[in-house]
Amino acid sequence: MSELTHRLRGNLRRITGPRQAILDLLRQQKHPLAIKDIYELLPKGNCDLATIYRSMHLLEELKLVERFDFGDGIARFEMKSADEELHHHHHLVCKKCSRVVEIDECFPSDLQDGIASKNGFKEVTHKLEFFGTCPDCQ
Amino acid sequence: MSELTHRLRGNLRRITGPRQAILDLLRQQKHPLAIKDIYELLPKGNCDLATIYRSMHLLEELKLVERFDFGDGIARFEMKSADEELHHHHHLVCKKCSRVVEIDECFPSDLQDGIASKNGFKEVTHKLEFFGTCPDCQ
DNA sequence: GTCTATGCAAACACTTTGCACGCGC
DNA sequence: GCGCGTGCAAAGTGTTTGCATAGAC
Repeated sequence: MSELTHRLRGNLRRITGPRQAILDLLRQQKHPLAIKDIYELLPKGNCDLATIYRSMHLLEELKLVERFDFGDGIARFEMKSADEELHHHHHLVCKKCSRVVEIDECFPSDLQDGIASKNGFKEVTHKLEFFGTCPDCQ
Repeated sequence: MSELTHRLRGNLRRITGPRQAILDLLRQQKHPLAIKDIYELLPKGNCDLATIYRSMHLLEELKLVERFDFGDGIARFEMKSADEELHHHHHLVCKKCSRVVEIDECFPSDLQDGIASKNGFKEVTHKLEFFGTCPDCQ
């Protein structure tokens, strides 16, 4: 909460009901939520879809949430902890039931650094998600 | 060409002008093409957008092309070589000019196998793309 | 001739935007 | 009270689908 206050104030933005509600909701989640999920989980009719889209852009910019893409054209969001390094992670998604498991393994940074320098790129990041068939769906 | 013929016939599908034209076009490309790119590069008005979408689904199913997702909500496609293992690769995309570089490095398979078995998942694959700032845009 | 593939247009799903009003500060 | 944020509705964008016709075999 104070983190929200701090980052919003620091950017001359306002602390509003919808923004707090969205962050409160995300804070309770262990897995990424799609915009529609957020819309449906919020107290009914309490927040317009457009407002959620706008809020997610803002929160993403302020690095309070992170956007994930599971290849189905639907943006999903997760809270970002204060310690970004610690929190950086990927997902393993079931191709059949869409169940999500958090994955701590990451692309080796020495390999990534090599890719960056070999091609002359700077500030290289990666998007990495795993897909498979979960135990229940096999 | 014979590969196309073979896979189409083997699946009781027909060899048509648009399908050949799309594959011919993709074969000349070094980087993934978006549907709109394909539409614009094909001899003008020679093929409907809907046909391209349908063709890409078919070709993807027949494993003649591979779909990539650079996180901008636009599907991109690349020819798949006969030797899939050899051809499997990822991309490094410039965040500013969208320039694309092919990357041979891949997520270590032993790590991936560990992730699969640790979580009880089968047939695990991954989607991995790199983003950064290219030399020209720095 | 049969049955798939195509073109066209309409429908979809997700997301963005314009505008007047409401509300945080 | 000023100016950002919201709700509502309309518009955008990428993609899919229904249907009659064209074309591969």
